[in-house]
Amino acid sequence: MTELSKAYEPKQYEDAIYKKWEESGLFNPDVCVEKGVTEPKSEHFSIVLPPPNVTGTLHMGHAAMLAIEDVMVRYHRMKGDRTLWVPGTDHAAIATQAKVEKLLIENEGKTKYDLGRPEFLKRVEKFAQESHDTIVNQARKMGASLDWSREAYTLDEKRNLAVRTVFKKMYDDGLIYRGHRIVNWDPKGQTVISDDEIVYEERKNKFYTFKYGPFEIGTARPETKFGDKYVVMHPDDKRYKKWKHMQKITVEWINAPIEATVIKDPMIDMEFGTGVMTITPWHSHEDFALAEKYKLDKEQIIDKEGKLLPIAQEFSGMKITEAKDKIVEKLKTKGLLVSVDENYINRIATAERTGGVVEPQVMEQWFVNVNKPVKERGNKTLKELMQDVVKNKKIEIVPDHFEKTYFHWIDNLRDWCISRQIWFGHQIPVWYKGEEVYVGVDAPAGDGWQQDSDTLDTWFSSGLWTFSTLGYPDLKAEDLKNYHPTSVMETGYDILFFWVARMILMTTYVLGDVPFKTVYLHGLVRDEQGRKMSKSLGNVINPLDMIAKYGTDATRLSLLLGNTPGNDMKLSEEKIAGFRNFTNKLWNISRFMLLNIEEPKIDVKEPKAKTLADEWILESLEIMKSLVEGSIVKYNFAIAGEMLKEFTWNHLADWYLEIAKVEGGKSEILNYILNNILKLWHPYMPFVTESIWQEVYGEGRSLMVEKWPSSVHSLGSFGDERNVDFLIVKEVIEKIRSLRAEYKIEPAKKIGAKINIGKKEKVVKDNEDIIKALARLEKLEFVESGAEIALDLAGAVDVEKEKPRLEKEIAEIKKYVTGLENKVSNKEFVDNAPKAVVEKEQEKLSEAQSKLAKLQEQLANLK
RNA sequence: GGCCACUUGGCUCAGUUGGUUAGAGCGUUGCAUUCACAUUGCAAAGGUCACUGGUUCAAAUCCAGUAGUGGCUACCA
Repeated sequence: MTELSKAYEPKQYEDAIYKKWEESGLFNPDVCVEKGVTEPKSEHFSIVLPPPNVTGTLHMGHAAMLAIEDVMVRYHRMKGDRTLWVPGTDHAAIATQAKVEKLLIENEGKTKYDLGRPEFLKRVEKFAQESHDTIVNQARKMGASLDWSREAYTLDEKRNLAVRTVFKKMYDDGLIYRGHRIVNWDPKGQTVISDDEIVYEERKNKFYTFKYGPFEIGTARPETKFGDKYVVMHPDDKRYKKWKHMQKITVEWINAPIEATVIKDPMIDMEFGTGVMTITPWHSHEDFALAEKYKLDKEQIIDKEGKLLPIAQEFSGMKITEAKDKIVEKLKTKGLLVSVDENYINRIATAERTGGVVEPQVMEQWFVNVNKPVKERGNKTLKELMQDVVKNKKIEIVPDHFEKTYFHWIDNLRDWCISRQIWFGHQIPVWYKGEEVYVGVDAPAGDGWQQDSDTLDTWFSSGLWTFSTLGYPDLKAEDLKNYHPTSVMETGYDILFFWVARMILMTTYVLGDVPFKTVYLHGLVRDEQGRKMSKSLGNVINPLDMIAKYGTDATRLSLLLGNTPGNDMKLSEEKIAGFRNFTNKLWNISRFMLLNIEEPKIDVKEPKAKTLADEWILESLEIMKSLVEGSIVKYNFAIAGEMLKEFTWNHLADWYLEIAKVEGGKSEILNYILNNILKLWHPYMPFVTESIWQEVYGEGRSLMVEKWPSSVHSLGSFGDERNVDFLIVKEVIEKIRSLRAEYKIEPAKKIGAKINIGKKEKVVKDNEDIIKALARLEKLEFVESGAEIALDLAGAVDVEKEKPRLEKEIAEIKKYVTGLENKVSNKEFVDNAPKAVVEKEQEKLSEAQSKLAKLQEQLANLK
């Protein structure tokens, strides 16, 4: 029999174990069937990994994601399900391109234009490849049991085919259209971005009031005001009653008098400013909407670089930032400036990836129409399809309050602009020749066709992820049939809109099915002060560092326990260190058990209990098993882990193993318990459990594919009488230990004790040896009067110390008894509460009363 | 402005459908080290469950309101 080393050294085992798992092929469900560890007809369980961006390395958030998903996957695999977890990475178009552009400037002082499109793309691909390699290595370090044979990339050929196929389908269905619409232009990134890629920043801004003919108008953006020839007010505003809708007036303005048109529309807030504003349809979403409504002219004022166009005359060519003050100055000189509010705070739209200030522009772009009925899908619009599957519970969101957020987002959803003016990404599958436009999966035949130079929003390809990874567009693909819809989508709540919603949109439309049955949303991993982890704050905890220092299992536990669905969690190195201690504890528990197991065996049935302690531990194990499994299937991974930990550390290590030292002869029970806890812990701590398993049971069988030990009892079928008996033994020991500590008796010193336990005397007598050993007694006497438990001390009890201690205890219990007496004598309580509750209360009262009597007797004896 | 979540001992959090004297870990205090583990064990101190009101025999738990914190969202130019 091999003996385990004194402390667990993760480094000695982890890489080798992972390599073995991977080489065995058992991460692949097909291999599991081939090798007979999974029945071919068993249920399918599938997760598609949210693909990390190839912009760098994995952070703790990714680590948490991998840990949570791996728990589910390993549980289901052991459960016997055909379990598939598909890995992959995301090209993250804008983010990756922006990162490479930044590096190019920093390292070589060059822009992408210096390199040209083909050369620049080579650089991006090289960078993406390196990031990819780092990421998959990190995922392996985390112990993630991903089926690498199915690895995918959002920009590889298969995914590109899926993208082109879906684009064509949507175009044919009239869901994708090209049009001049107002979009979010990022002058810094030189591309259009979607509404979701905007980050709003609150900034202090000057708010001006200008004279505009007979009106006073307010604005924070005088630089856009050149073309303002519409003045808008609320139709019910009495102050402006005399002006009629569409009435024309001539007003003096920045460069010359202009003919302005009065528009009356209820969108105007009468309370704000003067209740009058002018509009700039080309550079404001709201103004654009108004202009569409009344068929107003739209004029471009600002170009794509953020410079003023010739319409600004003397300001033409100036950056809007520098022109602003000059324009105000000019209006002031002309006597048109009324007032300036210096403390106005407004929200500036900035591009998430580049930080550029977004300038709305009217441009010709490609859009997905979210409000057009789709014939093939019962004339439902994409919006309706997205709403329906969540409303009718085909998709369950955990935690469920995110459903509200989801619906709210859909309600406010506008057509989705999918074209981007960046180089890295899926090129739009559209070709032009003169006036002709061709949309197809493949390029059109013949010469002279030019492909659209734009690329697709990265979320277009991510939206297909659950099915593009499983064989689409081949609708007969085995994987698509077997593993779609996927069982669970586990991801961060911060990408509910970006991604989860878009997968639902794409899948309900393309396949007429849901992409997943359950969405489990995790929170963000923050530092110990609750701040986001960021390089600039220097508070980033790197998963690889923690793995090197404390081991993967400890790192995983720190991310799994104390982490509840939808809530952010705080992580500190101390927490990880704490779980390293537990990992080592499990190791040492196994080490001790191994020393007491005659012949380690797998596939053992529950052994017969010989003593009360045996019964107690076996029953505790069963109860724990059924609670743990119940929690896992309900996505309460933290609770399941905590119950396991409680059992392992408190029940097993602190009590049962100590008792085993006294009672002896526990080989079979220990073997059975070890078998069980290694399996139960495996999804949480795959490395240490597999290491122990192979040390103990040999290397022939991998714990990873052992059968999950479900409880043979259903919950609630446990009789608790014997369990309670053991708790009495435990209480006696605890009480004696407590008294010893209070009397400051040396721990090693053996003393005598007297016990007055009434009808439970037999239980205590049967377990006398245990009590003597664990409480360090040389003699235990049973008496019929006096204190419940009293210690024989060498000298007399120190009355001075003992009296106040007893008095305090009596006072406390008196309070408790009084409370119970009031409760039990309360007629309303007795009448209304369930019988069982009333009986329980009465029982508690009589117990407390007898305890009180004993204490009082003890106090009297002292005097 | 709207919506959502959160508020429990010094810190991090449990507390499942209302029913023992509200639990755990870390930290703190005291004691212990040839016996699986000091990456340990034993014992202890520490909480008016944010506040106010309501429902109920019974509220940390349900309802309403208030305050604070965090987040999402919106067309106040």
